[in-house]
Parts: sequence; C-alpha cells; structure tokens
Amino acid sequence: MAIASQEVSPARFSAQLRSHALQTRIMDLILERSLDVGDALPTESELSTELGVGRNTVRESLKVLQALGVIEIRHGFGMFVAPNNFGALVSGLTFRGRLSLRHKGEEAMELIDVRQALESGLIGSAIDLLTDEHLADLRSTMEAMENAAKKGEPLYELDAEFHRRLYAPLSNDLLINLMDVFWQVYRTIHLALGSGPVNLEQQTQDHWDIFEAVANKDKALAFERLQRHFDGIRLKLKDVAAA
Amino acid sequence: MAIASQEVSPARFSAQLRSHALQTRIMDLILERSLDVGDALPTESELSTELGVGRNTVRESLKVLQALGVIEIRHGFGMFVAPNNFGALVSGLTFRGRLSLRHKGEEAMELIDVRQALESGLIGSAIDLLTDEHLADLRSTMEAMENAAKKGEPLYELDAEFHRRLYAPLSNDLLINLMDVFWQVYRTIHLALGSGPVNLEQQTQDHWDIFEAVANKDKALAFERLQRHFDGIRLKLKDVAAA
DNA sequence: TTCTAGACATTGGACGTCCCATCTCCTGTA
DNA sequence: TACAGGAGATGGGACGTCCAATGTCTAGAA
Repeated sequence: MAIASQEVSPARFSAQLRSHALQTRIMDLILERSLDVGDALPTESELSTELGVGRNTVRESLKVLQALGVIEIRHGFGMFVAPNNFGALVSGLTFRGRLSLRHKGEEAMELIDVRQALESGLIGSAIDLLTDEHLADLRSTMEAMENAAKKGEPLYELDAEFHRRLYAPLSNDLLINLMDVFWQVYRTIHLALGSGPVNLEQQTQDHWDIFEAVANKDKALAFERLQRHFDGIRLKLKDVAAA
Repeated sequence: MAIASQEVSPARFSAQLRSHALQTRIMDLILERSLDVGDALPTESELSTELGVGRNTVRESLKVLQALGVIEIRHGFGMFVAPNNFGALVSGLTFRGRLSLRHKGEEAMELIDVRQALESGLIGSAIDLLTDEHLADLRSTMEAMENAAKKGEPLYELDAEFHRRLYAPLSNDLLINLMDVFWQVYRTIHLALGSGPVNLEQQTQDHWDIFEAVANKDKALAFERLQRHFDGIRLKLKDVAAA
C-alpha cells in the first residue's frame, strides 16, 4: 500500500484510539465530501486503499458505523449515508436493561423516569403546536387501539404510535427517535420478564383520557394524566419484577 | 456449543440480520453465563470456535459491541463486560449534528429541546430528594466555576459537572449518562461552529441563580430559571449558526 | 415493440493464516 | 524487598481467497 511512509505511528497510540480514529476518519471523509443522507460511500476496497489500512480493518470500522446508525450497508450494492437511525441505542440499552434485571430491575425503572420526564415535560409545547390534522391522526390511532383491544390483540405498536403522534407537532426527530428507543427497550424488557395479564381496556382508557385532555388543549390536565399513565406503568413493572 | 450443526442457513437471511444475530448471540452468551460488569469474556479464538464462525467475523461483532458500550476490549489482556457507557451515542449523535449543521443546524436545536425537557422536567423531583451533602457538592462546583471564570478559563467541564450534580439526587444513571451525551455532543458541535465570544461572568451568574433557587428548594423558580438558561443557550447557538 | 428471464459485473460477507503490539505476571537479580 | 526484564497470552492488523447478494444489461420470446 506504500502508505507506511505517511502513516507513521507504528503504534504510538493505543489500539483503541487507532480504531476509533479510523471511524472518525471515515466520518470526516463523509463530511468533507459533502455526502448527504442517501449518498453512496466509496467501496470497501477503495476506502481500504484511500485510508491505507487493510480491508478487514476498514470493515470493522464500517460495521461499527453501521451499528451507530451513521451508514447503511446493503450487500451487493454499496454503502450509504444513513438517515437518522437509533437502532444502536436499542441494542445497547436493552442489553443494559436485561443485565440489570438480574439484580433489581433498577434500570428499567430509570428508563421510565426518563420517558416520563421527556413526555410530560414536552406535552405543553406539543399542545401549543397541535393542529387539527395532528389531532385527527391521534384520533385514528385511538380508534385502531380500541378495535385492537376489543379483539384482544396486543397494543404494543399502537401504544408506541400514539405517543409518537402526540409529539409529532414538535417536529423534533431526535425526540421521536429517543422515545422510540425507550419504548422498544421497555417492551423488550417487559416481554423478557414475562408480562403478567394486561388489562387492555384500562390501557385504552388511559390513552383516551390523555387524548381528551390534549384535544381540549388543557395542558395541565394532559400533564397530570400523562404523569398518572407513567405511574401506572411503573407500578405494573414493579409487580412483574417482584414476581 | 456445537452450534455449527444447527447453524446451517447458508444465507437464507439477509446479511444484516446475520451479523446482528451474531451480536445478539454474544450478548445472550454473556447473560446466560451470568457474567457481570467487569467479568472477562472468552477470548476471540474461543468465541470463534464456540459460535462456529471465523475469528474475523467475531471480531467485527465484538467491535460493534464495544462501540455500543456493551463490552470493553483491552489489547493484550482480554475483553470484559463494560460498565455503563454511552460513548456510542456521542459519536453517532455528533456525526448527525455536524451533518445537519451544513444545512440549518436544526438537530443541534432539537438536542437542546430534549435537554431542556429532561432537565426542567426533573428538577422538581431532584429538589425533593436533595440532601445537604448534594447541596455542598453543588456549591463547591459553583465556587470552582467562579474561580475558573475569573481566570478566563473555559467552563465546559464545570458546567457539565454542575448539571450532573444537580440531578445526582435522583440516582438515575441512565439520565446522567444521557445528559452527559447531550452535553458532549452539544459541546463538540459548538466548538466545530467556532464559538463566538463567551461571556463567562454571565454564564456563571446563570448557574448561581439556578443554584440559589435549588438551595431554597423553590421548585417553580428553579424550573423557571432552568428554562431561561436553556433559552439563552438556544439564542446563542442561533447567533453562531447564522454567522 | 415490449416484457421477461438469465448472464454478468460489482460489491459486501466470511474465513484462514500469518505476524505485530500490548498487557500481565512471574522470575531472577541486585 | 524491590525493581527490571522476559515469557506467554491475547487482542490488532493485513492479505488473499472464495462465497453471496444485488442491480444492470442484454438477448430472446411474445
């Protein structure tokens, strides 16, 4: 590769720093070339040549960047700058959660605290920005939830969608992604615990109550009902963990 | 483990799923063997044998798990279950932030919104749980900040520490880690933008104001001042981004 | 002319092997 | 007893080779 001449640093840096540096170099390369979401990166071989490191080494870094949601790798096609993707957090946090559940399940509770703070802290702004269209979306989700509850189907996805749409008015992608992550982690942990009997009607009613407060643009009531909603979740989790 | 026999699946699954599955298998292995934080994992070669895949392949997954903060790799020594570590988010989110700054810097603003919601949403509970000891810690941080400001030194780390200690009473590691991540991302973006002149006195005074409200256990005032603090940050960022 | 099936090129995925870098620990010497 | 140096183990890195997946292009049939 004849890069050795400029590569220098035969190992003056700790290995951890070296591989992290490689990841950074790839990200910088993306930024320098003004690649945007959806644009293609050079091929693995090209990167290997350009960066002066072996293809396997590049691949390790690329895999990491994929896990971090920076790039998207499509077998046989190429690599592309990825759209916002927080799948990484899901894996990492879920592992943390499961690890902690062996002890006391504290981290699952922490997760709920964070969700509660985020959601009840932002409900006011969300209501401020709420349009009739948003409200119609919310209502249709609620109707779907009610139908699903009557059929005894699990409400996981609809529940998540309700919360997602509740904060859609803020058009804050980071927030939506974070909430999704927390939701998925919570769901995984909950399933791993072997969820007890779930009261679908109660769950649906909780959401209707929140919906009503939001529809009336009653911030205080919405805040209060959201808090209660999470208190309920927290209690249920405690029961399940104790069992 | 003799998994190879059942491994089969010559490639019926998309490649992405395969490598993700490997990561999951390694995490499951950790959980099954009841390894806890700090415990050593099998060596790369052992994992390669046990999981029935090549060492390079295992290495790629291990690197990903390291990036996700699941394990810690120490060259020449071994691999260990890592303590809570959100370094992953920092890299990923920072990249996102820098990517978006080329356009309008929206994501940096989203980040501040999330921080604001988290901090102002939780300040009440934090004050409830605040002890004299916590308050003493906070005060010493403030004094250090004031000294640093007088010397004209940057307040980055002290600022972060103030917020970290502010929420220490909640003993919610997830929250502290998230706040740290947001902080680091914000700081990196801010530095990348080439921060304008910073008013150290004003920054210190802001924090003293918050401290005062917290010390008096005045939740409403603390909430209000935190909100104003973040509004100030938001304005400053807007100025810098416009320039 | 148009549509479809198959060949082909491109690109990532997996693996084996070899050697280097770094760490820990133990042994020997002062 | 304390320090220095070496041995062994373990991760880091680089190639080279072959496999698999995907998109495209072309030839043939309707």
